[in-house]
Amino acid sequence: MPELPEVEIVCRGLRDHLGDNATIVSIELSVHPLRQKMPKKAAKSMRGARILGVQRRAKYILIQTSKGTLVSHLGMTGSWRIEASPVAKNHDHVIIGLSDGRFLIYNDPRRFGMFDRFADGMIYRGLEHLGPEPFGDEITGVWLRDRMGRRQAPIKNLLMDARLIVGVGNIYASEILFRVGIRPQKPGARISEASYERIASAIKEVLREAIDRGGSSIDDYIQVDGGRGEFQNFLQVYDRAGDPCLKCGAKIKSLTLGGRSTYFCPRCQK
DNA sequence: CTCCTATCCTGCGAGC
DNA sequence: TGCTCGCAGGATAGGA
Repeated sequence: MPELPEVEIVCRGLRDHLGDNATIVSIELSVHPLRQKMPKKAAKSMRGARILGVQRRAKYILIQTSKGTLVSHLGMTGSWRIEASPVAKNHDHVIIGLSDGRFLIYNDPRRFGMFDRFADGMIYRGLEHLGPEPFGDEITGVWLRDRMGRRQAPIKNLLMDARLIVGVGNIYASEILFRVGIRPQKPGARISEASYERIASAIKEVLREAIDRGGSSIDDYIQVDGGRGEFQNFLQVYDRAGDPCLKCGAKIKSLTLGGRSTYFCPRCQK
């Protein structure tokens, strides 16, 4: 489910629903491990923490509190939801009780996600090596070419490498490359600066459009209130193997790159 | 360094 | 209908 647009929508949902004066009265953890999960002791110590704000960094959700920062990653199947009462569902792993009686609940069937707390001044190790956010003015064709232009790896893999630039996942990588007419398997070193310029623009455009449409809900709902995104209805190539290209009518093809399914139009993309 | 593979885990759809 | 198989939006360790 979650790439950058989906995580951004979740962050906005959390902000909207938590408001300004949310206070944590309890954090209950399931017995099942996530990729990383806060210790029980830390959960206990969060009692009384005021929630000060919600930020996104790459695909991580950062919840600032008066007792440190809560870091959440949704992995493949994670979701946060707000409940007026503690309605438990299968695969609920974190249940945060709020002082107004509501519950903020993290659910994650595959448990690839993470949830931990970091004291002020501490940082989650996974955040340290991350490249810049994609929307900044410094992300230009020249910037991309400087980092990808000598690499032999497929451009799609490079776009998805969070050490270079964050936020582009498997769905949007295919969509971005369709938009600029470049085959996903093309090595970074064989792409011109002009093409990198178009890629830089397409990254921003596609992610922005996806955010504006509430993200892509492929399987699970993503929004905090249970609502679904709409961008899945605007995907041009992802999961459309065998279907006609919406631009030229040729059959969309699929292949595997970096172990991930990849989609492209053999006529529109060179 | 760079590139690629396997792995964590459950659920679901395709195919028989 | 019920079974098995393969695959799924991410991140990371480890090998070549």
